[in-house]
Amino acid sequence: MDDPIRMDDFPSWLLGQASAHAYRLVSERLGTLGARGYHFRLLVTLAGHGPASQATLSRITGIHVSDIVAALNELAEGGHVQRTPDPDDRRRNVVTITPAGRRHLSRLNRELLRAQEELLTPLAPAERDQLMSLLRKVLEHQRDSPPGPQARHMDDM
Amino acid sequence: MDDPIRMDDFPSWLLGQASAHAYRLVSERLGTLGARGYHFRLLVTLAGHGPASQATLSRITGIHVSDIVAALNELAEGGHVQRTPDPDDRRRNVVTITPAGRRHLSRLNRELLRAQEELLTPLAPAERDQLMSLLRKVLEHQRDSPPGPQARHMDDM
DNA sequence: CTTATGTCAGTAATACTGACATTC
DNA sequence: CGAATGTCAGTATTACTGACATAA
Repeated sequence: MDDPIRMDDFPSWLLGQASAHAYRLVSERLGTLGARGYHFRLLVTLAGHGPASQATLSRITGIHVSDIVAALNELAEGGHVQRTPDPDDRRRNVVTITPAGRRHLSRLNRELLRAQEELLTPLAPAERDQLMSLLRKVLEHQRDSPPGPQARHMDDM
Repeated sequence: MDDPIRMDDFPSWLLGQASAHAYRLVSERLGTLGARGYHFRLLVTLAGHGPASQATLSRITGIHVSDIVAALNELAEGGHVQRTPDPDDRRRNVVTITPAGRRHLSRLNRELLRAQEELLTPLAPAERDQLMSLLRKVLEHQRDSPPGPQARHMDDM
């Protein structure tokens, strides 16, 4: 008579399911504009921080240097960033967001805000604040322990 | 003067970060016992539902048939499940959880409960209930729209 | 013939590892 | 020399696709 175990009783499972749901909404929206998460994060960083080397971008975003290269290749192809050699340190590229990149970022942001709306439809404004605050609490505690490798998956259980 | 965009303001981003954190905690624990998420989900299903064919397991868990095969291979190697041909339908395997499988499930469950505790440390009991209830609300709404393909990633943004 | 089942090989996406040449 | 930077090739993990043989 062991009471049966239910996945829905595990907070980590609910988090994983909700996160997967959010991911679907978000990546659909980004996909319609030919973008993915890395693109948005890099554009946000470049717009907020200003021109930066690829190593700096990696440190700020937490995205692996190796993946920065690939994502910037794609952004540069679309004319959304520009890579120019740094005259002061010839190892470095100075990466700059272009005007087209800012417009792209603005469009992506608009799509993402719609995805958030869709995600939080069932929650009242006060509940949305509650959820954000609870998630932030959980994440603050995390920063104490060593972050370790990042996960690449969401069905947390 | 565009107010800078911050990732932390996106609920989907917070969800993704929290989910990634939960995943790390959970998969560390499962890893110490040589298991991963699919193993736990399959064992839970077999213990709760009773013996089942692989196709049935796939339908219940949502895990792809193809991945069911691989996960069951691993579970069978450890002696945690048994595959026997179904005499009534010779296409089917009847998959049964073994006594050793039940003990394994029990150990995994214990580890996972510890991981939940670790995850929710910063939250008071009432807050934990709030979080679960908010996540369930978000997920209920999801069941209305077509689930679509599952995500394989967590940095939701 | 059509469908369901189980199996296998291979792919997409994300995160990561290791190696390398260049420059500091 | 050692360390940082950018690049590339390759790997692990999860989720999925397509093909196939067998049996209903």
